[in-house]
Amino acid sequence: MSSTLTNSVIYRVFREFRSSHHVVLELYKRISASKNVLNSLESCCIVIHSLVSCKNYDDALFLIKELMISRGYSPLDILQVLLDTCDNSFACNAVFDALIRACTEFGASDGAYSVIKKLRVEGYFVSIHAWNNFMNHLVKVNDVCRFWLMYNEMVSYGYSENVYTFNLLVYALCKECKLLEAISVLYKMLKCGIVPNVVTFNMLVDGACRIGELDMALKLVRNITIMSWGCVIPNTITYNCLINGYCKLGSVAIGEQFLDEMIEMGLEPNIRTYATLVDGYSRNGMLEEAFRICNAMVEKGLMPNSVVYNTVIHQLYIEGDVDGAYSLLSDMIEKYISPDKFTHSILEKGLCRNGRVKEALSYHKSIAEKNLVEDAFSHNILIDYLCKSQNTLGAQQLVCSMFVRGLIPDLITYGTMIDGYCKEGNINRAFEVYDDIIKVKKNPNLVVYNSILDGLCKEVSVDVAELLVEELKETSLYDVITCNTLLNGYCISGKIDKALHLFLKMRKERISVNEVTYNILINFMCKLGLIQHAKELMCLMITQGILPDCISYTTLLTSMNKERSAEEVVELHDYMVLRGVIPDGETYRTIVDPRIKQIGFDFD
DNA sequence: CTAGGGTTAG
Repeated sequence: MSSTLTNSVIYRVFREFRSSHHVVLELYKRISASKNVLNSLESCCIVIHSLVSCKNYDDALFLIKELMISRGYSPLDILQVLLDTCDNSFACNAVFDALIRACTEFGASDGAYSVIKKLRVEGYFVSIHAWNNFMNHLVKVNDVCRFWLMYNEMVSYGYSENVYTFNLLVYALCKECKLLEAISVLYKMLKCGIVPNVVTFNMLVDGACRIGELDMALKLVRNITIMSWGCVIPNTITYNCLINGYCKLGSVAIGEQFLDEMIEMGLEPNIRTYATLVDGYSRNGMLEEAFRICNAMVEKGLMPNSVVYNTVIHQLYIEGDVDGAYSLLSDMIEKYISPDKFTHSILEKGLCRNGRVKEALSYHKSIAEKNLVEDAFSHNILIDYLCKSQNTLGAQQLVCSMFVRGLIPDLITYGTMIDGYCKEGNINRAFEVYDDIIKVKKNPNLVVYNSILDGLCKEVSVDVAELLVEELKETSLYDVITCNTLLNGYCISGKIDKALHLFLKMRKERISVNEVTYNILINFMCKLGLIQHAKELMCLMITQGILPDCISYTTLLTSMNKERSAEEVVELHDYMVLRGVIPDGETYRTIVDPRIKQIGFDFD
C-alpha cells in the first residue's frame, strides 16, 4: 500500500475525513508503521488536530516535538499550518495550548513566546493554562526576570489570575528568597476569594525551609487548615519539604520525628521521604544511621533507587573510602539500578578528590564511549582537576572532546579554563577563551571577570586591573571578591597607599569586608615584617565580628616562627583554639616543623 | 503548578 500512497493523496484523504477524528487516527496509525510515508507538515497538523480533539495529548505533544527535532520546523512554521488546517470541528485553543507546551518541554522559551505573540495578532485568546505553562517553564529554568515580564504582559491583556497563576507567583518569589512577599500573595488570594491549595502551602513551606526559616515553615504547616478556611491539609510533599529543611540544617533526628508524625497522620512516606533522610544522615557523617533508614524503607516495600545510592556513594568518597564506594556501585549494578549522570559525576569527583585522577579520566572515557555523558557537569569536574594539577593542555583536550560528543561547554567550562590559564600565567590564552564566550553569545559573569582580574594583577599590572574594576563598577558588577582581588594586587605590587585607601573604602561602602580581606592584609604586613601590625589587624577583625580562620593564624604563625619565641607561638595557638578555630594540617606543620628542627630531633 | 542525589569556575 505504501508505494502507491503519495503525500498528496494522504493529505487529500486526511482533509476529506478531518472531521472524523477516529478515521484520521486509524489511518495515521496504519501508515505511520511504515517509515517516511507521512512527511508532509500539512498531514501531520491534521493528525495533531485529531489527536488533541480526542484528548490524546501525549501523542500530540510527541508528534509536535518530533516535527521540531527531526524535521527542524520552527514553532511558527507549525503554528502557521495548524492555523491553515484549522476547522470548526477542532478544539483549536487546545491545539495551541499543546504547541506551547511542546515548546516549553523542548526548552524553546523564545519559540513559545513567538507562538503566543502570533496568536494574539491573529486574534486568538490564548488560554490562561498556556500562559501558566509558559511562565512555569520560565521559573523552572531560573529566568525569573522574564517570568515577571510575562506576568505583567499577561495581566495587561486583561487575563485574571487563577489559583495556578497565583501559585506561580508564590513559586517565583520563593525562588528569589522573598518569603514575606510570597506569603503576602497567599493573603491576596484569600482576599480575592481564590482558595489556596496544598501546592500553594507546599511551595511556601519549601521556600521557608530553603532560607533556613524553619520556625516559619513549621508555623505554616501547623496553621495550614486555618489559613485555608479549612480547605487544605498537609500531604506527603508538605512533610517531605519540612524533613528536607530540618535535614539540611543538621537536625536530622527532628526530621525523622516528622516521618513518624506523617505516618501517624495516615500519610504514606514515599521514596523521596526516605531519600531525604538518608541524605541528611549521610552529609552529617552518620552513615550507620543512613543505612538504618535504607533498611526501614526496604521494610516498607520501597527499594532504594539511584538517588539513594548516589547519596551514600558520595559520602563514602568524602570520607576517603574508595573501596566502600566501589562495592556499593557494584551492588547497585547487580540490582539492575542504572548509574545515572549524577553517579558518573560523583564517581569522577570522588576519584579525583582521593588523588586518583587517572582512574577518573579512564572512567570518564569509558562512559563517554558508551554515550552516557549527558551534560557538561562531569566534564567540568575533570577540567577543574586537570587545571588544578597544572595540566591545562589535558583540560583543553577535554573541552575539545565535548564538542566531538555534541556537548556544549557552559559558562562554568569556560570560566574554569580561564582561571586555569590565568593561574598558569598565560593571560593571552585566557583572553582567547573569553573571546570564545562572546562568540557563542554567552554572557560572561562576575566569576569570569574576577578570574581575569586576578590574572591581570599577577601577570600584567595592577594598573590595568584597576581599569577593569572601573568598568565593572560602572555596570554595578562587582562584589567582595573583586575588591579583595584588587586589594591583593595592590599589596603584591607594593602600592601600600592604594591598598589602605581601598580597604578603608570597602569598610565604608555597602560591600562588606570578609575574612579574606583581613587575611590579605595580615599576609602583607607579615611580609613587611610588621608582625605587631598584623596582630592588631587580627584583633580588629575580631572586634568587627569577623572570625579569623586557620589561614589567618597560619599566616601569622609562619612569620612569628622566624622572629618570635616559641611561647608567643603557643600563646597564639591557644588563643585561636579558644575562639573555636580548628587548626588544619598546614597550621600544625607551621607550628611543629621549626621546633623539631630547633631541638634537632630526628624522627628517622 | 510543589518535594530527594552531583554545587563543577573567582
